[in-house]
Amino acid sequence: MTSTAKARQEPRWERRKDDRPEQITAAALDLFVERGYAGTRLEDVAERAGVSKGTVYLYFANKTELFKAVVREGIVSPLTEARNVIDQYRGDMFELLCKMMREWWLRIGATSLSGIPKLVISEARNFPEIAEFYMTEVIEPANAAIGRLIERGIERGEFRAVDAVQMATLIQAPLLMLALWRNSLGCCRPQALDPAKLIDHHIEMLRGMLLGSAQRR
Amino acid sequence: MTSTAKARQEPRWERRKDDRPEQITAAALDLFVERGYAGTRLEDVAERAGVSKGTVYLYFANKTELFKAVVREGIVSPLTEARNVIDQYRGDMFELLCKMMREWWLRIGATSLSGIPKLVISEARNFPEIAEFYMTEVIEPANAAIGRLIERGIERGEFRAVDAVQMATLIQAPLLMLALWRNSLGCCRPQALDPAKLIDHHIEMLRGMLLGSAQRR
Amino acid sequence: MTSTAKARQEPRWERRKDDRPEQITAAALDLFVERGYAGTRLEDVAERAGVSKGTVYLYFANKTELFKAVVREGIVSPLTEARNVIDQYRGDMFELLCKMMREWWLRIGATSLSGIPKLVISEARNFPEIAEFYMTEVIEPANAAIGRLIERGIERGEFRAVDAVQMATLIQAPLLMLALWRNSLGCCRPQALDPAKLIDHHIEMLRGMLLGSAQRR
Amino acid sequence: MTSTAKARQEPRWERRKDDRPEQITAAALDLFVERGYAGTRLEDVAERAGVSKGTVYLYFANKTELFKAVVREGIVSPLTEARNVIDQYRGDMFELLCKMMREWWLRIGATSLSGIPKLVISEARNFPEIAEFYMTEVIEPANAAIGRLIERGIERGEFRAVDAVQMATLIQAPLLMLALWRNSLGCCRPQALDPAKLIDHHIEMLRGMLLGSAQRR
DNA sequence: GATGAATGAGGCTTCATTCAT
DNA sequence: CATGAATGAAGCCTCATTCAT
Repeated sequence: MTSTAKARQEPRWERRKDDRPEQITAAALDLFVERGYAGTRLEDVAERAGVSKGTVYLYFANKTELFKAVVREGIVSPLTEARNVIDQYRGDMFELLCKMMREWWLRIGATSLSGIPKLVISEARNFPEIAEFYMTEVIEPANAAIGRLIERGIERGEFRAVDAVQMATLIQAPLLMLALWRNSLGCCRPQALDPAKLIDHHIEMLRGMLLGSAQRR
Repeated sequence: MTSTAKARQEPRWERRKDDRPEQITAAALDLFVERGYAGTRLEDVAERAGVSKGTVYLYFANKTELFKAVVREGIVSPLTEARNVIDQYRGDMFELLCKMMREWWLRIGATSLSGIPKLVISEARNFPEIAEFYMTEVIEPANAAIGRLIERGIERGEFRAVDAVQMATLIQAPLLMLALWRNSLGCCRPQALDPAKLIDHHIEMLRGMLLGSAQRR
Repeated sequence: MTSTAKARQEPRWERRKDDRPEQITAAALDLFVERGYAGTRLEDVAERAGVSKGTVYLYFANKTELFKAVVREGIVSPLTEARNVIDQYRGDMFELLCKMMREWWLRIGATSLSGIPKLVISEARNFPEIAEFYMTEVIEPANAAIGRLIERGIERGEFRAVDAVQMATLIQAPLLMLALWRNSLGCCRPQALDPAKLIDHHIEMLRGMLLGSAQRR
Repeated sequence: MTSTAKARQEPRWERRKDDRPEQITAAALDLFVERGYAGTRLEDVAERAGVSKGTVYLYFANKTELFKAVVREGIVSPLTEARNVIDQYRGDMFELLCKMMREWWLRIGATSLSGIPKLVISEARNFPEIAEFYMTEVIEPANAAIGRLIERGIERGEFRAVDAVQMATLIQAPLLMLALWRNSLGCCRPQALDPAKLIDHHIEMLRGMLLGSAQRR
């Protein structure tokens, strides 16, 4: 609680404004994922962030705004990064696809960020604004990026002429499943799903679909 | 809870007595799916069921028990039915798989029953009892049934020697995605996902994986 | 407090719906007058009305609506009654004026209803809706009624040709003062103002103004 | 914000130290009048005074003390000044009375000081200390001064033998009404009351009462 | 002196649950 | 059986007050 204050007495490089908002949204993400929106008490968020109840209101107008901030913040950076990678990549598209799916697991699926999809799915009806935002800022860009990846593969003669829209969705389905699993039923059977194995098999299936029989090893 | 038992003592058919519990769970399912557990007021459930607030407590000890009843009831009948079909089926396994997936969409995915997975995912953490129940009574039986279907396909030389466990999961992922979509983000872009088309493509992909290149049409 | 419950066990004449709303607004009037709007806790209102905190919300959407109801209710009956008296009266107008001022003291000024003007004055800025309502429903009708009284007096040759608008205001000023006094500073010097005496002198002054020197006794 | 400081560097008589307390009480008077005691946030007072929230506590122990200071300060100077005028005046008393009432309107009634009576009336019950102070320091001295004015008029044969106590009250009532009007309902019907006209009529009425029929022009 | 970030007590409001009728 | 008025625990939010800088 007061440890942050002490840490700052020292010197020189100054920890700046303490990044209070980030501390709070980080704490809130954990609790929202764990207990849902309604089940999360702002007092608990504050406690986990190491601040008092009132401090939360210094940075977020109310619970709803905190919730929106959590979703936005958890999404912005990973998303833009991934789009850049796809658009700048030149080379074997299937390899890129595999790499990105495995990377996704390491950087999102296996982290607390995997809780965001659950959060959005759970609360979309109660927060149309969040749903709209997530559609526009996450789902549609992600679909578009994966769609471009596939079409690029088709253009360069690497992929068969599949329906890019449907494939983009099918590519994401098992990943979404893993993310949801980790943050819901996975709690009571942690070993029942093996993410690495599942992604491997998913890749094999995609290979068959995208590359055709000729290229199957 | 025990009142249902009594109501059935008498004659064969006779549905009598208004089926109050079913009316209530039906209303509750809609609202729980729409607003989440915490966001659903018992008063609204009562109103939608056409009864008074007090009546809900005549049949369900409290909100938690009502929630459990909703999940259990929404699951029981479709589940047992499906297992029977699979176990008794003799013939082309891929055909059965396709038929069941399409059937699933018609009988579950496109109905309000599709809200149950969302419900369970959203509230699993808050209701470990529900999570455990759903794992034991739904997920594991479903996985096992699909696993058997696959293994039967392998045994009869129809399918390639795939990992039945991973495949069972991969088969379900897009279906789960459709169910969740309908009950969350789908509200703000109803046309963005075409269930029939997606299932068609999913089937094509599975065909490639399970039957091998030789049998692709 | 619990006596209401006990009182109902008995018999016969049945207290009906218990008039909960009236009990609550009566309690609220006392407390709003005593402590102001913000200083009044709904819990105290509930306690004084002999109900629980939640019950208040059964009848009033929120504190603001309760406040409005208090003002409206405290005003409605006395107002309409007085207007009828004035409009139907035939005879000596000065006598009517005196009678009404003395009556006002007995029926309003000396009762808890005298708290309403203070309330409205204190909170007019925070509740423009109340201010508007009070202007339209109380101040303007009262001014109009008194204005008619004066003009009737002039027409029948009883009063001198005074400005009815200004006179209406001047007639009310000392009465308002008495009402405010009772509900503010009067608390710390209860005897400093003698209402009956003040009204008597006010009447003498009005007599001089309205009737002219000829009729002064 | 800092411009005030700069503007004062120059001149002769030096207003010293910024007069922070006065700036703060001036800001507080406006807000207390507008929103009432409870409705006024110290943060807003600070902002309007051009200082930080913490600075208010440098000069006033707490909100209550600030409130008391506002009332005291708004009252002290005008009051003592008026008493001196009355006590030193020699000449036509009715003329003095008229002049003072008209002066009162210009220097108090038409300024933000007119908010103080409303403030005191609104909060007297919550601040007995203020009520007591106001009674002792304002009401009683004012009544006494006006009482002396009247008695002096009687002694010099100018006024009829009226009851000085009642008359002092009656003289003030319309003025109080004007002050309250400006700070409450006047907000929603600014033109409904004409202060100058009302005071003129009030003076005519007082003339009749005090001077008797013989001297009416 | 001055600041403004941080605190936490306190009040409004909701809603699951009870119970007299 | 059924009702719905009543309850009160619990959570969101405000804002007077403090204090490290």
